[in-house]
Amino acid sequence: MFKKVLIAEDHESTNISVRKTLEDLGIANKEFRYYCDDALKLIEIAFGQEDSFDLLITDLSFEEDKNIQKIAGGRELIKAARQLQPGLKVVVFSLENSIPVVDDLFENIGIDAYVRKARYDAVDLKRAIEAVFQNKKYRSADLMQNKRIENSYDFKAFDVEIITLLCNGTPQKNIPAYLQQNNIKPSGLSSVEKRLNSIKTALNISNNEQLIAYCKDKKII
Amino acid sequence: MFKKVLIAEDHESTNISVRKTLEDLGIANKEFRYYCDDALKLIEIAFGQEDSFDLLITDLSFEEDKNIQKIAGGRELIKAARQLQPGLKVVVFSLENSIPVVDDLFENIGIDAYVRKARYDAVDLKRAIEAVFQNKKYRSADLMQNKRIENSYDFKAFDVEIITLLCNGTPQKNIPAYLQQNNIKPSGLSSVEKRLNSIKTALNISNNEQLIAYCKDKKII
DNA sequence: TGATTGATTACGGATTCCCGTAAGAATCAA
DNA sequence: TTGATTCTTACGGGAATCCGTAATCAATCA
Repeated sequence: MFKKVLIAEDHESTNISVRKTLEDLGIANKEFRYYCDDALKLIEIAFGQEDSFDLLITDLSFEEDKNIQKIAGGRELIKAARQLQPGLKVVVFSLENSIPVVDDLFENIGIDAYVRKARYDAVDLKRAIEAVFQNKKYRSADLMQNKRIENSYDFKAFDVEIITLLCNGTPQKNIPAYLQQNNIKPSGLSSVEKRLNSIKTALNISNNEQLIAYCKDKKII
Repeated sequence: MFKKVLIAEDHESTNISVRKTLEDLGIANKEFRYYCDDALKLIEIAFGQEDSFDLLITDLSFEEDKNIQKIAGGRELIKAARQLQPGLKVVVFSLENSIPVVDDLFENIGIDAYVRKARYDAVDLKRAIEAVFQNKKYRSADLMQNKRIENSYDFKAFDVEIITLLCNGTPQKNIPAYLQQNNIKPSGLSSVEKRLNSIKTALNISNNEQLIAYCKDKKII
């Protein structure tokens, strides 16, 4: 089993139970940090002393507080850690349940496992750690399949941009001016209208208000 | 200290660390359930055997899965439990960080403590339990701030009604018809327009999209 | 080069929304 | 009942939107 594990997790209660899970797996040598910067520092120190960690278990989102952090979240933490120590195994343990976000972590960051905080997350985490120790990849069962249920729509950056503008109170007719100022590719009012229309058609949504509600519910904005 | 405590929390990892917190407080007689229905059933059984719980620690949101539940969330669970056993002490332990939501729990449900899942939530929870045991109310420090600081608006049932209709895709001009069908007091289109306008003016909001975003963020709908 | 295709934009009419004004109910007091 | 106040509704002009059509632009390829 892993010899030395670091937990990066801001919630104390979650932190505690992850430690307990590690104990159940017989891992005695473990550290935990509540902030990303602290976690990275520890990784660097251990690496410098040639006593490096061989597993990092980290959350994705860390709440901001008075302690201003250079590293804002788990994704950046993993990137920084891997830059120093490319062989470091990484298990992400987070509430995030968006498939694209998880896909990104596997494809672009090369994480070894993703465990979603959910009903049976402790046993799930245990399984993940065991799988990673055997050089396997792991992801929680309910994030395996493409959740392409029914009418779905793949929101592009442009879509998010214009919807965000609407949410900030920008009138639709003023959006082109903003887009031009920021050198965003299609900037015509017609393009904005067309895009909004195709989104609404794809999702069977009838007005802008319903669209905003949908995006808020799905955490798209 | 409390003699018998029930934990209603769907996340296994959180559940584990709440149990550990109770152990630290010297509470040996504790039960835990992952579903609201199971939790209520246990409360009923214990009450029937005259061995009732004297503290309930519960989450607010429970994820839906194959196990269809009659009781969907913590708020309903507390209401049902209190109906049976009015003296039951209740500590809510949740991610929710919206002040109005927490205010509602204290004012309309009469919970005894609210602990937000955050960085130092384990010690926070411990403090809350100790406070409640001394018949005090408790809420996490970062949720203390006075309710009506900024420009705020007191949403009435009517406001929520029409905003909800918009979110369901109802065109504004069709809202009067719906209101008449349901015998809701002002039903004229002008009244709807005026009301939306006064809300937006009060909150310094410029269009319906921004209003929906605001209401979603504040959990008004 | 010239042609084709697709994306972007411009335009215009129909609809809806916004908002001020005034007319119409309802409530209450004198 | 009368008058006053408030709430509700009706109306209308101007603005914004929706949406289809057509023109323009960009890129690729024969």
